[in-house]
Amino acid sequence: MDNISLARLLDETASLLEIDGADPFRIRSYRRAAEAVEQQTTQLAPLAAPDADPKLLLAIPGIGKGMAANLRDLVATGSMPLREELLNKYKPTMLDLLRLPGMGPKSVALIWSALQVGDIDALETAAKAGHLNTLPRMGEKFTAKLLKGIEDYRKNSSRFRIDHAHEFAQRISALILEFPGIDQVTPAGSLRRGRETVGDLDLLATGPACEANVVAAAVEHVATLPLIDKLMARGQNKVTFTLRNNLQVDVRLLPRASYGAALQYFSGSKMHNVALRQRAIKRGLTLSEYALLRLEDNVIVAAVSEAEIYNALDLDFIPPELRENAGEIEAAANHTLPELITLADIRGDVHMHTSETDGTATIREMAEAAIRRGLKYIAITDHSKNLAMTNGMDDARALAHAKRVREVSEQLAEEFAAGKGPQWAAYEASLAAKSLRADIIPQYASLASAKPTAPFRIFTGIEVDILAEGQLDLEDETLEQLDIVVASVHSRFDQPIAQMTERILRAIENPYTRILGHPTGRKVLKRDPYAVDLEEVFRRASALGVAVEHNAHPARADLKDTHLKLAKELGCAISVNTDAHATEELDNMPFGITQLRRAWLTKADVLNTAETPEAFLASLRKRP
DNA sequence: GCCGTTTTCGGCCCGACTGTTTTCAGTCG
Repeated sequence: MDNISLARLLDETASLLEIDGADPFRIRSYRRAAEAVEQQTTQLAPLAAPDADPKLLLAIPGIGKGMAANLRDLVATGSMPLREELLNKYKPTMLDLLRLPGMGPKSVALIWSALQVGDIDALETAAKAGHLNTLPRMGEKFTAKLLKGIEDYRKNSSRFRIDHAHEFAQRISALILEFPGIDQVTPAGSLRRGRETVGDLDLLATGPACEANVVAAAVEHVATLPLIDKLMARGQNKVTFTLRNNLQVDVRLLPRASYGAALQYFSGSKMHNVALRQRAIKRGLTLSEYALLRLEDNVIVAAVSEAEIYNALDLDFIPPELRENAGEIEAAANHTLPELITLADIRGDVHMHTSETDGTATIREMAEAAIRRGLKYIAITDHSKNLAMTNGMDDARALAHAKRVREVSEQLAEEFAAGKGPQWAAYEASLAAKSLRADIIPQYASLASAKPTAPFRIFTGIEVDILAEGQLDLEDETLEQLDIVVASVHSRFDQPIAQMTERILRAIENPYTRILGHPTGRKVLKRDPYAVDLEEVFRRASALGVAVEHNAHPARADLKDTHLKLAKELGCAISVNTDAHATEELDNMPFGITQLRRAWLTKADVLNTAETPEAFLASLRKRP
């Protein structure tokens, strides 16, 4: 049983305990244990085997004697006594009911005991028949809201990918900012923490119009935004609505004086906040979304900025991406937080496509787009022949394409030496400060504004396909001619996925493989997205000096933060690339960086932070 | 059920909104 399954079973048990009306603190223990299990980088099943050292499980914060026994039962039998007992009493479908808006454990328990209703279909029938109205606190409005909730649940119960959520956040923010006196809107919640997907959008607005005595007008503005599909709730300084695509948006309007406390609070995670408040109490303080207060006299200790709140709790500032209660608070207390990688550390993007295969832009266009984003080198890695649907190249075409890549690279170098060309143009544009915006995201500004000191370089490359037997689909003599060989798992595998790991291992044994792309083949292996034994793959890649790629594109990223942590632990080099098929896709790099940050990675862990093309090349696996 | 710079028992985070409550319980984040 893998960690995700173990975590899910513990979390479900917590929900069943809630329905059962159990001790809330016991419930919290199960939730915390579930999170802790999910965050582990190595599989726990072997540690929960009968002959394993019991100390190993107990070393995990949140796992004590009782929970360790539960884990052993889960691994041995697939279930555990408490879970079985609860499932005898209740139905597993009752867990679905908890996901409906307005339905919590108490309501689920009540409806079950009064009406023996325990699944969504039966609940809908009961609601339509008006049976719920006989129960306390469940009147007309409750029923109507519930039926709408059931409809939405059936329509769309999934989360939103981070790049889509980001786009909506920007659009809504722009509309909110139109109101005079609102001068800042910041996304909080899981979007700010950089989770792969977000369940809903939290936006914090502040400015003079958000002061308590005048906020009503601003609330009115937000509550009547044109893109609102359904207004869910509206309070003194809070508006909740959904968009037509069912994305729920929470907007809070808060005075500048408490903005830091609010941002901290609404950024979460919940577990991080709970831990932070416990820490506050130990120091005679109390933390809420309004301020950090001294308990004895309610004097404000900190509220304006997050940094000052963390500071007042004797902690270094904790970047949002780390706020998962996974050891970051201890690290902040001991001043051992890593200096996380940033977008500005990235100097190259060594996996991208052109119109020679399935991209949309030319070599030169991709290079110029990279230059505008402040990069110093890229690699053109178009597809090889086995991917016929991408117009993949055979050996001859691959070599001819590489020749053109070298020509463009040399051309750029000549223009650079002559004081003209895109590098100088980008530099000039950056000096004109504001003009940098338009097609470039703000974070790139600092990159492009550095005076270029050396010519931009385009590496030759290929994204080769790993064949069924694990060999690559082009000749070694061809691969030898190319700087960057990315070996990727594509859709060629109709054979049993149990052999995936072996094939990948064989592919990276090829001495010309320098980067392993799509290491899990997640997109391909829909039946079993993480069937690949990543630990084994990382171990071998590390021994061979092959880098593992983290795809920055949110739809193509198959490594999760726990995988990236594992790769680092095993000494595996990591390269983060956009795999861009169009110039705009280079703007996906920030999403990749966010995932690296969530994995506690630093600049030193990532290959394409190398300052120069030469340094990057030297950091790759050596050729025979 | 976990945990310990108020240690092996007695604690365990905070506030707003909703519906239907005439003073608050349940839900949510």
